[in-house]
Amino acid sequence: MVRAAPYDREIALDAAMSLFWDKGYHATSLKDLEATLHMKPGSIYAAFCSKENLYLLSLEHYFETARARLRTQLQQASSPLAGLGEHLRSYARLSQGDTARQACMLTKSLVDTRSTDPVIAQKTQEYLGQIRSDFAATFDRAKSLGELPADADSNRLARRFQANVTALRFELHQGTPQDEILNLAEDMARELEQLRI
Amino acid sequence: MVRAAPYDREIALDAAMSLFWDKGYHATSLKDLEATLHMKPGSIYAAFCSKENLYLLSLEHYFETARARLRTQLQQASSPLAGLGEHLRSYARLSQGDTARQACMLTKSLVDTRSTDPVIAQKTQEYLGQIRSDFAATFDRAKSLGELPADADSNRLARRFQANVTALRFELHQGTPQDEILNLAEDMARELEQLRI
DNA sequence: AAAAGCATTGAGTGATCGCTCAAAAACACC
DNA sequence: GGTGTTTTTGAGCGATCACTCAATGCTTTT
Repeated sequence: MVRAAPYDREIALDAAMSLFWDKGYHATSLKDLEATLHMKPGSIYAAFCSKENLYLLSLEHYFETARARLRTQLQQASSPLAGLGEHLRSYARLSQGDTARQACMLTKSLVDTRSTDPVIAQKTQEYLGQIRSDFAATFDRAKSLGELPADADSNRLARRFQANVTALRFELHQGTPQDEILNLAEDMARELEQLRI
Repeated sequence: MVRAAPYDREIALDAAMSLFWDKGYHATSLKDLEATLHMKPGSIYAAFCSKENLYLLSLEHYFETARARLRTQLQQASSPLAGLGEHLRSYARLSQGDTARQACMLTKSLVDTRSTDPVIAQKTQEYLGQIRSDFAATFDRAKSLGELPADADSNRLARRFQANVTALRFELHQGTPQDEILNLAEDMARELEQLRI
């Protein structure tokens, strides 16, 4: 083909994301990527420049997908707080299959690269911050709709909420039994709903 | 010396723990360990058999230390719930120095090795479970002292509490500003204290 | 069908990985 | 000081790391 179909690139990026998400940056080798992407080293470097760059692209792909999913969930909910509660419970309903890919990739990424790869670490923090500001905006909407007291601190609530999501997804990653996950999500969601006026 | 002083071994193990905690299992090389432990490869292998084994020993050392610290904290508190609250707040007071070593090493370890090193992953989960059962025992004591309702679910509370600790320490790892950390710890501690009869 | 223009190939690069072992050094006992 | 035992040493092992590039397709244009 004279020009790589963007379609193929998206497929490859999605596969790379899955692999990196599963194994982490350091534990993923070029050999692994060759096998997963069905590409020879030369092609990989022609398309993505370096392992680090491919990781950054995978991370961006993850972020865009995750944020889109979140926004859809929030839009379809009957209210801002209901949407956030549903977001929590939706994690608890995940199949217990590929546990290693059920923790947030951003969380895993930061843990993996915090003291070895500043470029990746910084981008990761940026994405985490953007998601948190989506949460904060949702709490703001809840306030303006009268679902929360007018003096509620949206940023503080967003930080707390994100912490809960992180922890819940870490439990999924750990392989905690489903009934305990459901309890945990329920505790978190109830805490959230008790903020309601 | 005819027999290595156990003292030296403890020093080395502590240094290895710090390094692994900071960089993670995969990103730490033998070269790094040689420099940190001030030992040549031969000596390292004579003393610790393999990188994996050294990591397992470091992890055990971390676990023992962390559990001892926790138990002391709980014993010195005026009540079980007060002890758990103090435990949360003590993390928030940590200096914001070496952020990469402020997430729980067990958390980082599981993320790092979940899908690449089953032996390490399993040990890690075992340690996390033991700490959780310490939490559960503390909630049990709170019940028998009348600090909690008799029908409170200690295991469920322990799971929830551990999730909070994990999330709080991940925020520290992220480098979240101290005032936001203090707010987060306060939210968690207050939630805990609202369980009181 | 020939030529031109790209994308793909995979053997091979030097560097680094975890790890070994024969030799040297440091000790204890006499 | 000599002898035997134990520990430390570090050059170097094969394997694998991330990565390169001359050669080889394949497609389009002429």
